[in-house]
Amino acid sequence: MNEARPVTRIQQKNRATILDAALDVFSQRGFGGATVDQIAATAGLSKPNLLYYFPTKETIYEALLGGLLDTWLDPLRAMRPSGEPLPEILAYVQRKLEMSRDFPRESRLFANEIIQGAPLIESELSGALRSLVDEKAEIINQWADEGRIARVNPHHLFFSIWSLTQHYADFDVQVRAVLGEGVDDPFPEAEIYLTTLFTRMLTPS
Amino acid sequence: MNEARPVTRIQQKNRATILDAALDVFSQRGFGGATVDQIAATAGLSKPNLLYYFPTKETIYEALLGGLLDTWLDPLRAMRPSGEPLPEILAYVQRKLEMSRDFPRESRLFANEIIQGAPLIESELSGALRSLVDEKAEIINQWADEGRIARVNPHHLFFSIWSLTQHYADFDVQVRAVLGEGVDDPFPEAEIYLTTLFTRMLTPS
DNA sequence: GTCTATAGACGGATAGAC
DNA sequence: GTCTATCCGTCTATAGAC
Repeated sequence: MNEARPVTRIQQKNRATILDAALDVFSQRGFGGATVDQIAATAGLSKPNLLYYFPTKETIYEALLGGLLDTWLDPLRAMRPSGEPLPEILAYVQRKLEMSRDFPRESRLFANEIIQGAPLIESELSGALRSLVDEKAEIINQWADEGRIARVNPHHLFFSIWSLTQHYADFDVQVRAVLGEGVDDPFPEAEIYLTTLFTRMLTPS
Repeated sequence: MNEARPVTRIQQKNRATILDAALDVFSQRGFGGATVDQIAATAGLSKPNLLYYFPTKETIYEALLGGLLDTWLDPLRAMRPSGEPLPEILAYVQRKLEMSRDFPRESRLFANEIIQGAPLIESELSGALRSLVDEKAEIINQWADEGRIARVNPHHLFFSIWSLTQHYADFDVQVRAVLGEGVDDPFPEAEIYLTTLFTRMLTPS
């Protein structure tokens, strides 16, 4: 019964512009602190026009968050039991750090959602996330069994990787304030530090 | 000219109740996402009565944040050059972890403020915080010079301590979701993991 | 000190012209 | 598809009775 409603180029472009603007605003003020007006202004659209593309403020937020966890976990999925243990883990750390450098707004959006109790994604956290982490934790334990890395609590190992890498996106302001004017890009230093940290943590004694 | 206006017991109690309620709300929703109504309801007061004690929403927020950074840094101030290097640092890690366990709301309030660009405390970050960290970084470098700990980037060492310990407060929901029902208190595990991590990072090779 | 009532601004969302 | 105008609910904050 429905006519074909092809998504025009202008529609796609506007939706993308809106989502980018919304990422700006939501990642900095959280869901409740953001206003549709701010998003519309950032996107260069009128408020009613924005609401023509996304019927409600919540729709925009959900569109951003949906799939973000998935993207966020891609580097972890890439960790293979067949590889060399330490390089596999260090590569994971590095990819996560690159994501913090290249997608800091996504990281902050996620942080905001978790800090506020993850009302929208808690089921995914205890579902898909937990399964994936349990699976990869098994690999860590296996490697420890084989004596190829030091034995560590695998879940807390992952917590520490997430925490340390995302810190450089989420707490960017503080990092730059503490390092001062002399350092205009903290990431090279961070990469060296984190590589050292996890190498010392995981090298068998 | 002014009469003495003694702060009555009931005033003190109400102010404390309000600040506690505000900490609940602000730490979970951020400044913009919080409403005075929610704070008043949590405190068990009417909105106008709450505004009798604090004239504006901002006043409450500032009262909470003011001094929080100071309290947060007390454990770092306690780090003494005269002590044994590794135990001094591990004691700092432990105190920070205890603060995350005992004052998670304060940690989240702080995290919210930083993520949102630290509009209220950026000057303190690049002032008092930076000075203190620079001073303590010198101690770390000194210890490394003397061969008593491994050489590490001292600023990033502090970043990693903050990041790892505060993670257990700020990302509590995620930590619990990943660990599952079997673990009802992540902190004992966290303490063991972090002690191991920093011991391996800092023990001279 | 605490309340009810309400002012006045701003929020999300809609109507309807073009 | 995009706009102006506007509805209506909620927000911060105040007035004024008790």
